[in-house]
Amino acid sequence: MIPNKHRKGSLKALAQELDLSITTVSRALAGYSDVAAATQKRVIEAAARINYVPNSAGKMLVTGRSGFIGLTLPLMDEPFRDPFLGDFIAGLSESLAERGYDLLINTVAPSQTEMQVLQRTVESGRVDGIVLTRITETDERVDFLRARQIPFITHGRTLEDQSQYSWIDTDGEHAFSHATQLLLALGHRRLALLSINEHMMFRQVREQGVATAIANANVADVSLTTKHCNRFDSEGYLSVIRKLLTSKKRPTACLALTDEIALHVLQVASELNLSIPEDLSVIGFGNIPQAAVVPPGLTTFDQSTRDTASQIGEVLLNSIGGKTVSQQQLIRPFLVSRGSHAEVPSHITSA
Amino acid sequence: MIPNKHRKGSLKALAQELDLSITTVSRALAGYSDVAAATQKRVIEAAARINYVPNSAGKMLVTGRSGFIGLTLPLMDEPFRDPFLGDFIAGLSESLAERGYDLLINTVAPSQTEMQVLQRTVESGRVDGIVLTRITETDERVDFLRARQIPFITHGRTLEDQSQYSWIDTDGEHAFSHATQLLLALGHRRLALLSINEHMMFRQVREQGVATAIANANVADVSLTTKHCNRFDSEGYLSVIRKLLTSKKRPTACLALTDEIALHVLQVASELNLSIPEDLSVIGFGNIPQAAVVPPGLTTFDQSTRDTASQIGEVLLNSIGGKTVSQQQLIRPFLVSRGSHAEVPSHITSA
DNA sequence: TTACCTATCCAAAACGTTTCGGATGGGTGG
DNA sequence: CCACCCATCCGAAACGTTTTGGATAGGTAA
Repeated sequence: MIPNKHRKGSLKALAQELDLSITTVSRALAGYSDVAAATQKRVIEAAARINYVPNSAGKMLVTGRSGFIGLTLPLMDEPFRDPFLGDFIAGLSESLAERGYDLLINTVAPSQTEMQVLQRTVESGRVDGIVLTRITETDERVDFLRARQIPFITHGRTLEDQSQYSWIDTDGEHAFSHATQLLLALGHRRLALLSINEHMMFRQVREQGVATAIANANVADVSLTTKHCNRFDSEGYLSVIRKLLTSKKRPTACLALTDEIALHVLQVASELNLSIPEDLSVIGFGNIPQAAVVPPGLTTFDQSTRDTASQIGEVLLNSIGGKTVSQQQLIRPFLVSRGSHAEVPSHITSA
Repeated sequence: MIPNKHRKGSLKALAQELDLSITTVSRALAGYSDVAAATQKRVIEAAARINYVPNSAGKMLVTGRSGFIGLTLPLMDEPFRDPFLGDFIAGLSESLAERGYDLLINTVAPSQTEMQVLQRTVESGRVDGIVLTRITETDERVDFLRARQIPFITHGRTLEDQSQYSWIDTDGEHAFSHATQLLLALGHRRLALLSINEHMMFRQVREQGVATAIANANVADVSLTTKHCNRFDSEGYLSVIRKLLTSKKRPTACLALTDEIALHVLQVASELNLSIPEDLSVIGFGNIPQAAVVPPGLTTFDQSTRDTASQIGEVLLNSIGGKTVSQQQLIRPFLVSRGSHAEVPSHITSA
């Protein structure tokens, strides 16, 4: 037994024990054809016995690949929960695992900006690709990554250059168009749309869906009231909704940009003794867990976050694996029809 | 201008441009005292101009530290959502970011076991520490990490050796003891406990809390029915609960090991036209989002996952930073009192 | 002047891996 | 017997960083 002066489990130690060169051991494990079958067997068995795992840094340094995909968590100043974060990470991580990749998550610390974190992550070579979420209409992160030629994919999309990079997005336009058509078909003519005041693409797209549906509908006298509030300010929403629902010509149906907002509508309706869906129809978006249990059940759209994230991982990994064509995908959320929408009350239609 | 034959942004390139050695540049950036103040300034400025970021692999290789903390996601065969995963990751990642660490997440692929993934992660040197969740009563992962002397911390704890490693756990015993006392004080004497059939420590501990409270209470005639079901089988729970609530001597109060189970109770109660809390008190645990909106509001315990995860990160990082004393912490969840519990109905007490 | 000290800098080794470009030796065809 | 080929193996370079152990030059004390 030659005394082992090296880290247990290093290639060098393995080579020493087997009386082979590091090169041969490495190539044997990699399955190259220029090592004898018998030798390969010997090496593989020894590696298994020693529980050899190649050192990450060494491999990374020479190959230039880390086997990591980066995801920067949106910074949340407010104690705001993203109800889909867990699903997103689970789905993403799953699809990465199938191809031997791991997920590297970083949050931006209070002392730094998201761009700094992104740059550090990319420039340090610690990731082979990047997943971007919460895309704004013009997103500097997209420009940065495009310039650096780093493989990346976004969940959501920017306003422009949409064919220049890979993205996967939920078809919010279709969903809201669908919801609007549904409400119109049920006889609703006074609609309200509760939106957000950020420059997010998903807002743009969902509002567009409503507008398109109304424009294409063959009905007259449709009125649409749109309100924009701060997504993280519940009180703001509640007061706006109160005003809306106590106005003389209050809407008979509310479209909410997100389920969270829809819950606020239900809350105010309950305060005001308006019964859902008899007095007011409500449709949300997202299918958060609350939607299923809040009475009378919130009609909404399910965006199957986990599957989407899983696909995001796949597309990104494909783009790393050589073929660098950008790829876009619009995923259509499906309507989850519950109790919060119905025909417009008859006394309203006649009024 | 000397042509730069090296990767843009490498130390070598910087040294070349500044007409200094790699050593000096490295030491200047690291703030060593053996480099002239003027030189240091020059180096730092050049680094900022070039946007120099040290290569992760190079540093890792020589220092032996990666700056990563590993977290292996529980594998979920079933399409089961962990409602707290997002919060946990957000909190953990946040506290890591403050100290310059990133979070490395891996899922176990269908072809491998969790132990294999853990071993590969540890042995490859890609993490400086490990966070373990979903601890079972005797958890081989804990044994493995202890043997390897890898810094780690668990969310939850094993049955034994609790003083031998660091853990942070929710004080489920206290919570369930508290809940039981509360119900007893409200006059309830026929209690039911809906539990799970896995060998998780949190089950053990929470059941213990109920038992202790009953034993210490100065009341006679307390009866406790405990049911164990498969946590991922909703139908199983529903049928057990149906049977329970239609039995002649049905309980007047239900303790549910988790909020998900409590929701099932509420659902069955609604089916059977039992009104909550008049006919039946229900107390859950976890404070999942649904608890706030399901009528009449689920009384439960909030375990502030995000803060807990944040502390987990801190403790782990401290243990990496030299002082290796193990540290344990029990975090007491607080009661969120909503509408699902009340005094025992008078016609029952008299019966 | 000489010996020593200090401030400032640097060459080279080391970390563990992959890979390029041979080296070695036995067998084959002429 | 010679030239060549093939199968098998290996030395050494390279990746980018940190760190050890000096080297150099100028100043200071004797």
